[in-house]
Amino acid sequence: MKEKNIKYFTTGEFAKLCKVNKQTLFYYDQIGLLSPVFKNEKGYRYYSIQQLEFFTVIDLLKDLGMSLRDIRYYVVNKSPEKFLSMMYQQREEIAKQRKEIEMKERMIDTKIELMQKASDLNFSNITLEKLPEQTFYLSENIENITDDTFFEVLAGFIDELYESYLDTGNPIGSITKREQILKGEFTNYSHLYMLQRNPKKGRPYFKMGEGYFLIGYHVGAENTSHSTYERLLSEMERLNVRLGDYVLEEFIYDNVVQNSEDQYVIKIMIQVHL
Amino acid sequence: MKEKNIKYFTTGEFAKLCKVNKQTLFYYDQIGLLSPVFKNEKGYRYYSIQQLEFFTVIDLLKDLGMSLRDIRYYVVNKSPEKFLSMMYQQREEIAKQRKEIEMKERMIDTKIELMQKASDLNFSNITLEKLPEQTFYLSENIENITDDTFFEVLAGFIDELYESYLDTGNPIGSITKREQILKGEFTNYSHLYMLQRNPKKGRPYFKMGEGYFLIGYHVGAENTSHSTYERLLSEMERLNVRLGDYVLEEFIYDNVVQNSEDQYVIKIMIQVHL
DNA sequence: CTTATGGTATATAGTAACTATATAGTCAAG
DNA sequence: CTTGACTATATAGTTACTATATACCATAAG
Repeated sequence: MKEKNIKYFTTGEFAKLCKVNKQTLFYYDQIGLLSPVFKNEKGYRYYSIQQLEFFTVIDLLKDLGMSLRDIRYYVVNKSPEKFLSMMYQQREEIAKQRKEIEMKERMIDTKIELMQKASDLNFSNITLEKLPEQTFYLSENIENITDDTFFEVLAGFIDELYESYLDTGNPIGSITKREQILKGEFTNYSHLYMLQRNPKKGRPYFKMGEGYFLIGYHVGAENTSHSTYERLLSEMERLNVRLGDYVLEEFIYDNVVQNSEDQYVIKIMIQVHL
Repeated sequence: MKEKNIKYFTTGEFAKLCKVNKQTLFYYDQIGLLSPVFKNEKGYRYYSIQQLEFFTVIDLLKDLGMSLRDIRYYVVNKSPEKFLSMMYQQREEIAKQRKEIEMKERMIDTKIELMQKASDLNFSNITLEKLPEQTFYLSENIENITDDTFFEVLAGFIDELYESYLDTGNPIGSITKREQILKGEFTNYSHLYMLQRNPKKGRPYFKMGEGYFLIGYHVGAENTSHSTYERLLSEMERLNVRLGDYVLEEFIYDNVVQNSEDQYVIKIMIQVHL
């Protein structure tokens, strides 16, 4: 069976070329996915260089999420036409995967940036800062909402973040309106949001115009934030500034980086007019 | 334990938000990777919205190739500093993955293009064509090589293709030099190559200058290509053209798309001077 | 010519990360 | 007070490897 001028590889060699464990090749032979071009009288397997290209295709399809069973289904029925139509399908799949990975890369960059900034903060300071215009991707209204509806809204919000690759890695924040703050209902949020640094065109975003914000940090569990709100409100009186339309809340340290609830840190940004 | 103003999710709801099977959450709870913020007296699990961000991070790390065991190791020892240093590591990992996926996307595009072109070909035609300059990534010399050395050369060639993201999805071709053709040793190849459409700067490529090639197709197993070479050589005589320096061989249909060896198609391109 | 070494083979068991199934308890609506 | 949709645990099954045990084979050195 072996022809002169054609080089063959043993299982070990072929495994190295494919960059997989030798056992994997035994397994692929066993399930009829990729068998050597021939076996000698001692049962030794011999693979050809063409089979390396074949392995590359199998590996590609596997990475794209096809099961070995489905790949084998192609393998036993293969033809140039079937290969072409499979490639058309996989082109869409891989474009999706590329977009996801690009989003994840942006997410990681954002998280690094956020963590670096956070480490420079003094959480007991209250500051008055002028913030530039910010673009938010917003959820539907969640004021006075029931638990069931909140779930629906959140599910829709998350779906959209995911489907449209809008997850920037920034924390999910919440907006409270002036009227709720005046009533002392600091956690009766009106919307969830996620900051969009480079907003895509043609989407309904919420733009928070540039302006002054009184910024403070609540250290401790979310349900104890009341005390920090009181502290911020009295600071507003001291500075003689008036409450604006919105208050923003974002987790700086949550259970992603802290195990104990009383080490959580929430950033509270109160829009004010001088 | 449940606080007013804070919404909690049941396992089913939380699973939907995370876009995973409910069983997966039971499993994560069991292995201590992600447990609900509390369980009620009936054993019902309740998750918070912060845990959704946490799940997103777990999922990200998992996609980047970390095992659940390693992720849990971080989870029990978490801190802002450890999170930051982990993100730094993962930034490199994800950049690598992005490059790989970009390469795979190019590979798929190439394969679609090749298959479309192939379906328009008449494999019994012999044509004389002027080809533009082509850039090849070349292996080391493989003339008169031993099997062992061939493996080494091929392994190095494949490694470089992979490491430098040079796999374009084109077939691995082989070059034969004029002198071997004159001796009738049509398969004593001098190099392996892969066509580079958009060659990266600063790499040692081989450029095949523009010029005329006599192009024919061998249908059948690789080791029967001799007959087609003879046919091409006599066509050269008929056309009164002289043999150039190189002959190129590429598989058009190999075992990726055909099960039977005698349906393989090899494209043979003989450089000629008019 | 034996032996060391490094390769090959099969058979079988173990692993990671789910995933499905069986059985039973809980809850809210009609 | 029953029905249907949920919750729970326990256990078994699945996919795609991966490791281990045992035996055979090939070449090279002493």
